[in-house]
Amino acid sequence: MEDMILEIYRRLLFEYGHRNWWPAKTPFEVIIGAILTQNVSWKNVRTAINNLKSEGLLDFERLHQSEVDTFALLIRSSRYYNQKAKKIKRFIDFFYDEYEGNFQEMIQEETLALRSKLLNINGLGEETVDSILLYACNKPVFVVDAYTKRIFSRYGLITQDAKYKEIQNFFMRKLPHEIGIYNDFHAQLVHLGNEICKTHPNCNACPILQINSKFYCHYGNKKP
DNA sequence: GTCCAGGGCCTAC
DNA sequence: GTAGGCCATGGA
Repeated sequence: MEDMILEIYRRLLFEYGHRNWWPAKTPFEVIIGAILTQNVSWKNVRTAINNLKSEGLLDFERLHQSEVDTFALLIRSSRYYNQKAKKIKRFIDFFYDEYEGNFQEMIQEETLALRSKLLNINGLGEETVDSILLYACNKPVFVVDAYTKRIFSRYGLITQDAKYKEIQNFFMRKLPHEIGIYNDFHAQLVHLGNEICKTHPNCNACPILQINSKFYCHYGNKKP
């Protein structure tokens, strides 16, 4: 099948419906979540976000006024919390230095220029920055994460040692350049990798496996 | 008790 | 340019 990638997305969409991502109420919450979720499960992140929320700190200005040490303990559940507190602080400082705390001003930047500025912040790598660009700033970039690599390398559609940029370019070449698809495809992959496959021992139900019989389940290494 | 989850940086070769 | 260590919680 020529356009396997797009077909895989269609199947996921048909099976699970639009995922309505990211799990957050405001762009600021997306940004904090994107940093907190580095190498940790979302359950741990949710606890940390709830702690920030109950202290009224899920807010640009309030967090800008806070000391790192005061909110580091609130995000303890997110693992590496001292480092993550500093990363959040660095982002906020950048946000106020560069845009005077005006979110609209930030998202008016051209995508690649903004991407490069965000990558320049110590502690924000490609996945975190692209998540912010796509889910907080509504920019057309495809987010690559551990699920994307695991799922598609096990299906043999990318190599295991492929770099972030290679994978991202691969998907962006194969897919229409639409924010809606980038947004929902990534959400579908997280849903599949994180929830469906763990509770779904019957691989025959996986929408991706229905496409090509040479595929096997990406959850674990064994063929069904 | 062990394993591992929606990374990224720093250092050493 | 890259392998390996470091960061350091909570649920299964």
